[in-house]
Amino acid sequence: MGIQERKEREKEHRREEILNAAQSVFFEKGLQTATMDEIAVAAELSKGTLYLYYKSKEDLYLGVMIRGMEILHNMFIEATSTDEPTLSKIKNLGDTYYRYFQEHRNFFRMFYFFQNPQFHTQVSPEMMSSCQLGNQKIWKIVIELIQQGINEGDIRPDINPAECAVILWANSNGIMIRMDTQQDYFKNILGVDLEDVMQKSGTMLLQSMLTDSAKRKTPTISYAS
Amino acid sequence: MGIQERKEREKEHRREEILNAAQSVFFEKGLQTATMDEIAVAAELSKGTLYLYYKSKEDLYLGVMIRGMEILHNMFIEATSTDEPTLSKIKNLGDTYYRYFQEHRNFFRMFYFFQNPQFHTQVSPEMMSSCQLGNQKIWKIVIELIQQGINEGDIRPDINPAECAVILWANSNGIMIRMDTQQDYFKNILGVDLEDVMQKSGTMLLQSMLTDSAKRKTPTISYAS
DNA sequence: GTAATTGAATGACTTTCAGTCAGTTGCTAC
DNA sequence: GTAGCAACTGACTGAAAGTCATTCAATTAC
Repeated sequence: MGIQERKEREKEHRREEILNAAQSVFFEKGLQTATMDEIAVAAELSKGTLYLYYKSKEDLYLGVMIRGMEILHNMFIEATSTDEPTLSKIKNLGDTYYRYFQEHRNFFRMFYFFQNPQFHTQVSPEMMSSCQLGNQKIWKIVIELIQQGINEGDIRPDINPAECAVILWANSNGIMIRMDTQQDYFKNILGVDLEDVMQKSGTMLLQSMLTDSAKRKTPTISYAS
Repeated sequence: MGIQERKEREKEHRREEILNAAQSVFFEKGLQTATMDEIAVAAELSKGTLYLYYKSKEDLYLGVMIRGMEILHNMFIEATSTDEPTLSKIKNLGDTYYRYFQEHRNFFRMFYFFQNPQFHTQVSPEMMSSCQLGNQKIWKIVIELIQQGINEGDIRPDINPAECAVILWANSNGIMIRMDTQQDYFKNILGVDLEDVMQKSGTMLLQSMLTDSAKRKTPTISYAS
């Protein structure tokens, strides 16, 4: 049925438009301060209609966050679709995540929400599993790339790629969180340039995961003896 | 004036009792779901009275969180008040933070809140600076201990102690966040024991910060070549 | 062409809850 | 005893999430 299909398309289109409105309101005001009435006005719809498309305000919030995940996913795909050596690609992923942090700060901040189980009270199971799926796709890229590094003999075979991914993520994410909220405090009071720190610690961690032969190929960088 | 002082004490006592009530309600329900009416019932006071002692629900929440910071601070003080060598003390700090995560999970989760700038809308400046002060005291312990390690020749002098502290924190905190929410996912789907990962990555990071003479003293541990 | 049916959209309404404030209570001072 | 003051109360207000009976337009049936 052509009409059926058209209606389906229109419905999908409406879902997207609601998400556009929600995105601009959430970015401007944050989850707490944004109201469904404001989003309804921005979407040029009544509030009731929003609830025909999304089960709750938090669902809508996660809907926007999933867009952010997709952007990161695409950036990761792109960063690893070159014909560089695997180790360079791994470094690219780190740089790409940092670029994401800089260029899509609002999305990066939304990831807090998903990490904090305290704020999942009103989330529908469907939206929840969408998020988990998006999350998984991103981990998969990193883990498979590390596995490739192991297969090619650049990364030590005694390393578990998933463990390695977690370590690299924990490090960069933790430092970026501090950058987001306390960059000036660290710079002025403690004399620490967090951007430097991230660079150094990332290199340091990566270095200690390399095989001896791979180490010989790469120049040693400060902090990573 | 004796009466003046007694009243001061009583006021302080009441503040503490309100905090007790708030703590039990927040631990049970979380920030979102807990209501001021519930806290008032738990404190055996009227809701209005709560607002004589704390400016907002979020202030009350941070008041409880500060208790959690004090507990961690005391544990850190204790962990570093031995006559062990400095390197052992640094390891103790790591172990202590992990023990805190296990034994005071509710407080650990509250720290999310403070890290996320999105939820600071209703916080009074006084409570905010209390939090920052508590935070600072904890950093101070770690940073000074690392400085001591440098002075004693065990940690490389080209390392900035604050940078080093950030790296160690970012790593352990990031992994603990995953442990809190996704431990089973990592164990079952990816075959990763996050407790292991934290142990290994902590050791790895620490190793790469040691001077050559200190490395000779310590046995090498897997992952940390 | 017109009536019946469907379902998308509406917005007034309900409920819940943070925060307020006019009024009460009871302690202290004189 | 009583004036004054500080602690306390809880009914009230306003805001905002979420609901639902009703409207309206598009589609289908005849």
